[in-house]
Amino acid sequence: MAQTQEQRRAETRRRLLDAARTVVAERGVTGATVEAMAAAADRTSGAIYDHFDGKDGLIVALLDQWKDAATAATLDDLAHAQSPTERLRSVWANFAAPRSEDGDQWVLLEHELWLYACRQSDAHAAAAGRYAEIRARLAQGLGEGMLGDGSQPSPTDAEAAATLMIGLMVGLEMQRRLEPSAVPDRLAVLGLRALAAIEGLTGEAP
Amino acid sequence: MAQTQEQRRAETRRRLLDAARTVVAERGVTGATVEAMAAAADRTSGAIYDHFDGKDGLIVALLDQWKDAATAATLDDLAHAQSPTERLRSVWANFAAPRSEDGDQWVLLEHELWLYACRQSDAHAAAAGRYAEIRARLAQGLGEGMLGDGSQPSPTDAEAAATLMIGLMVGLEMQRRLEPSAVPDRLAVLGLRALAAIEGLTGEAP
DNA sequence: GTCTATAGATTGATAGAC
DNA sequence: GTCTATCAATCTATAGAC
Repeated sequence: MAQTQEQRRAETRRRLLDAARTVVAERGVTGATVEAMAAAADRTSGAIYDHFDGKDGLIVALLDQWKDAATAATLDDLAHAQSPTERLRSVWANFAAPRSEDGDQWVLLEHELWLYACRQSDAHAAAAGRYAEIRARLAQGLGEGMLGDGSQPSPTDAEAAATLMIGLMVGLEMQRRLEPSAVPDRLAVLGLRALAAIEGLTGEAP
Repeated sequence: MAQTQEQRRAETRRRLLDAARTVVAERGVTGATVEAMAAAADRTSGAIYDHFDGKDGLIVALLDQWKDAATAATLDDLAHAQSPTERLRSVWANFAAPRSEDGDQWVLLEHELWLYACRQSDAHAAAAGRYAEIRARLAQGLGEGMLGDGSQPSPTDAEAAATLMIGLMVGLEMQRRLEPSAVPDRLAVLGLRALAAIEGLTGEAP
């Protein structure tokens, strides 16, 4: 079955993004050469200039994709869980290993793109948006009482608690990468539970 | 006042490390060229090869320095604080901005070196050691009841709580870099307090 | 112990064939 | 729309002057 030009173009774009994800995770943004990324996609460097107008364009596209992926992944199979603790376990599992194909490389990609966004002002918004997105999703779950102890926090409290939970997950993943035994899944879930249950986050100073 | 050869050598080494810290934070490990780092230290590339046997040697030395610095910085002015909350505020302040001269660049350096350590097996131990060191320090504070609500957690519980607290601080710093208003100091301290007060971390599963 | 000069290898990007 | 060929710039690392 022959492909149309449009299909082939779409496939090349997809392949380039997939390849870039892998190569950047392996060698870092600066270390990932145009040629290496093209080769990993079974294309040559010219394709990257045609589709993304060069290396920076490809990285920015990767960053956008990474931002959009956050939306889908955060609370995916949350509906299937029963208890709040069960749901927190699911949140952590989704965050700690969103997809098995990437193995443990996604963490490296996360930090590579974060660093890139910190330095490139035109990429800043996408990265900030990613975290804001996850935060909003998590806050929604907290607001509905799905993740906490049943009480209904105010919207601002839910946002604040979500910020803490995301922070905890990111930081635990970093430590786990260097020393897996230091961060068992159970510890992460207990930490999340404690943060989800905090009250008076946005009240007056203690 | 003339310097001895030894003094001059020591100064060059210090200058190279300082310069490397700045340049790596700015451009990343891969993006930091030997020449740029030498120039920032008012030396030329030859000095780096003499002192550190090349770029990788300099990065590893930087990583060791970074590891050792953790020991000193974590609980520095902790003794001066009064209440546990006051002490947590101090821990967060120390972690969030260990020294003002570095400005906000130290966070970038932290993640650059973490990524480097994840990829280079010979640097892995130093990075893991850094976090283990901070963890132990924090756990000690928790064990002595300085940071919690006064109760004395078991040593394993204290270690576990310290892991959570470090994770939270690292993850909050990442979010704050992209969106400062999302992570006020007060929120961080409240999160730390909640984690410091967790009980039964190493008991049986819930 | 540090510098200049330079070798040798790679890089991002472009031009033109197909 | 993708590939081959290639340029100019840049990088690490070395050799030798001082």
